Amino acid sequence: MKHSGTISLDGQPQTDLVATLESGQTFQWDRRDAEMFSGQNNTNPVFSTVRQYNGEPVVVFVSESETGIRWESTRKSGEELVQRALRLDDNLQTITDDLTSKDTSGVLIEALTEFAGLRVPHDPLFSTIISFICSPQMRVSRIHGMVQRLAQSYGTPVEADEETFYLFPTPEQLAEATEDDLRELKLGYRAPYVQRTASAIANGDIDITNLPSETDEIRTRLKQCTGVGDKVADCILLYGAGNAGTVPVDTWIQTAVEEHYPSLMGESPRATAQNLEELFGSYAGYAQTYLFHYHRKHYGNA
DNA sequence: CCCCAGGCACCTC
DNA sequence: GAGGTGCATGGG
Repeated sequence: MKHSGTISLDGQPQTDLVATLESGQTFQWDRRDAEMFSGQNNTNPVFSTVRQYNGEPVVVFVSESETGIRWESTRKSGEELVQRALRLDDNLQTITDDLTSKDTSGVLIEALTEFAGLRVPHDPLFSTIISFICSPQMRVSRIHGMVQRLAQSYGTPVEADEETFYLFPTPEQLAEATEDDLRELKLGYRAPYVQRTASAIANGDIDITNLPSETDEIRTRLKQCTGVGDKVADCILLYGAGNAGTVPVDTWIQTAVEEHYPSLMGESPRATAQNLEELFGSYAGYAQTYLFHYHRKHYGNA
C-alpha cells in the first residue's frame, strides 16, 4: 500500500473496530490477517474495504493503534475516506457525555461505559440499501456473506498488492441479476426485493442521488424500494445517509425500551423511534447503536 | 426435530 | 390502517 498514516483521536476513547465493524451496522468491511498490515508490529485486527471515492476506486485497511487509527490505502484520499466512513469528525467523548446526561434509566450509561469506543459507521447509500434489504430475519454474519457474494458476483474487481477486491455493484450492475441468480447466492426470499429495488434505481424510477432534505421525506423515498419498511429505512438513514439522529427500532430495541424506558413505548415501532429521537437528540442514533449492542451481547447469542 | 434470526409484502376486513 | 400469515436459509 502506497499511502499510510495514523489519525489521532485525542481525548476520545480508543476506537473499538471489532464492535464497530462486525456488529451489524455495516457489512462492507472484511477482517483480515493482522500480518497483512505492513510497517509495524500490529496484533490488532485489521479490516479492509474498497469503494468509489471522488470518482475512483480506493482500497483501505484500518487497524486500532494506541494513538488513534492506523490506515493504509492505494490512494492518498484513503485518509479522508476513513475519516468519513468511521465518522471520525464526531467527537465520541462529547457524544458520550451528552447521551449520559440525557439517559433516564441508567442502562444507556452502562452500555456507553462497557462499550466505550464503539462508533457509528457511514457507508455508501446504495450498498446500504441492499444490505439492509437482506437483513430482516437474518443473522449478522449471514448478511455479511450475502453482501460479499453480491460484490464478488456483480461488482467491479480492483487489483491492489496482487490481491483482488470487489467494489459493491452499481445499481446498473446489480440490475443485471435475475431473481434466480440472486437465489443462487442464497438471498432466499429477499432475492426478488433486491432485484426489484436494483432495477427501480437503475432505470430511474427511484432517485437516490438527489434526496430530499427532510428526514421524513427521505424515509418516504427509501420506502419506495421493495423490501424497505420503517425499520430498514431508518437503518439506511443512519448508516447509509449519515443521519445520526435516526433510531431504527428492531426487536432488540423494542425489548430494551419495554424494560428500561416504558414511558417511551409508542403505538408503533416508528412512534417509539420518534420518542427516542426526541429524548436523545441529534446523536440518538449513537444511543440506539449502544443499546442494540449492549442487549445483543448480554441477552442474545452474539 | 424444533426454534429463531436487526421485518416485510401481501392479503383480508 | 389494523391485523394475520408466509417467507429462505443455516446454526443452535
